[in-house]
Amino acid sequence: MSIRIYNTLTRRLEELEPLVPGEVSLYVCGPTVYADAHIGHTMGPVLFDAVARWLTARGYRVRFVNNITDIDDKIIDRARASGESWQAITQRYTAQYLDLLATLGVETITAHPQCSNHIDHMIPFIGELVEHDIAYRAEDGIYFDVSRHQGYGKLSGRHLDELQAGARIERRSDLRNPQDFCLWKLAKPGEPSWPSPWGDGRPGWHIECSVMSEQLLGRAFDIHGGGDDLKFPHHENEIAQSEANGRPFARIWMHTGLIQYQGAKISKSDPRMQDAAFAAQFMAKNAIASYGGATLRFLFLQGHYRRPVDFAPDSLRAAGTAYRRLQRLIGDLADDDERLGLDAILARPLAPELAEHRAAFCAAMDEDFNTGQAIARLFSLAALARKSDDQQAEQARHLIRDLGRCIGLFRPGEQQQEQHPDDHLAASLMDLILDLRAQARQAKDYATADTIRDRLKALDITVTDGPKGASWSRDG
RNA sequence: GGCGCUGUGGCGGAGCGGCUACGCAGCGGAUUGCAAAUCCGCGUACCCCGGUUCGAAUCCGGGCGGCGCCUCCA
Repeated sequence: MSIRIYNTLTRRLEELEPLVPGEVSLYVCGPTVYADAHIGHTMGPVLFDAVARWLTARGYRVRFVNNITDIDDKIIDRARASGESWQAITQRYTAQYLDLLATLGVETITAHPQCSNHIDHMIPFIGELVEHDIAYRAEDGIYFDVSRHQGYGKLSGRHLDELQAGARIERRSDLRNPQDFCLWKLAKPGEPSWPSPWGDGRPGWHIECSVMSEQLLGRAFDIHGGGDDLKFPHHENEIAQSEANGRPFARIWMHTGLIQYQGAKISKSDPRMQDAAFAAQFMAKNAIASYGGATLRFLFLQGHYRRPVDFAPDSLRAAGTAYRRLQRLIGDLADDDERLGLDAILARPLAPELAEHRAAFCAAMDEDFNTGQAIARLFSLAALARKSDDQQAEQARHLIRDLGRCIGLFRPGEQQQEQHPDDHLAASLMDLILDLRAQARQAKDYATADTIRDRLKALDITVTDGPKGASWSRDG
């Protein structure tokens, strides 16, 4: 068994050979916390959570770092506009972000370092660069001289001369190269700042990832991940800083596809985002409220992590329907919080057709984490479970649950969480309503029973009559 | 303009040299007080044009289209 990963840096599938046998170190860029998180912020963590879960299932110990950028011009602007302190803003949105990840079942992240806690590691890092004349003082801060790093552009396939030819970059007489980037930004009056040998100021955007990854994972680590839009300049600059400073840095780079809407990416600067109602549909909290965290997670995992995901209501609904069918099939097996390693799952003796799907699921995951193909096998197992005899059906149901859990599906309690969104009043009222309906049915007053069901349906609540009485669920 | 990705059935979305992907929707049937849920059955798709091959959605060349990055972004 070996795991192959598409390395953006080499543009090839490469076998995962961790620096430390049996351990995988993973760093994934997280959000800048100054506003409500959008679904794109949550997709990366979900995707990499599935990666981490799979590696864990495969027996690796995974260290997974996901940073929080809590110092940034936009945060400062926001604080100034609202009158709040920047800390109040970042604390609020950091808490929201972590809460969203929990709702989406992201459980594998081992550290969420915050930029503001690592300034004292950044200063010596920048100091080293200055010492070697790789970084220099410009008018408003310390800048990295990109010409001092030979491989600059290797990740994004760019050459400095081409970049220079582009007219997009503002020319500044105090910079050595137009694409030099800021490592330390000197503070203007009233801005939050930290002392440094070059004057009070704050770190530039890129430096935190180079420094915090080193702090938490070491100078060399296995995988660096992030959204495709970070490839340039963010990741390119991270590489430049770290390598120019004698760090080997990341071996494998993984980039995730981006959220799209009607075939195109929605950028922060998209004019439509000015419309509050338009922007609201991309807020993670709203998407979760409408469709549920598990459905959102399932949607992300149905495709391949490198491909963009079109965020359309129809896709969400289809994903919700499909996922609920699997949940129903598994039924109360999902209540059990049993989490098996792959060895245990593979050791279980099975009928050949079940074993074939099990093997295909694993092969799909081993080959660049093809969750979409893996999930297809779950549906094939579901079909078998429905037509097999009791014993084999039971095996298939267990297998669906256990394999699914290797990528974060079928988490214990997730159905309750979604069906009764921590509203005890709603749950009690539903009990009351269903009791009355059961009485009506007992009295063969089907007209009343149907009216109750139809009116609940209009509220997106589905009532299901079963042998043990009626149950209800909220439709995505 | 540069770099990269991509074009699959109504929709979403894998596959990337030969075998039903899969899901959603739809249609027919079974079951059901009616529904829901569940079950059974049904679609033979790969942008265009050349080429390679016994065989191509899958490889190569050309064309046309879409998307991303090159400014903020996960």
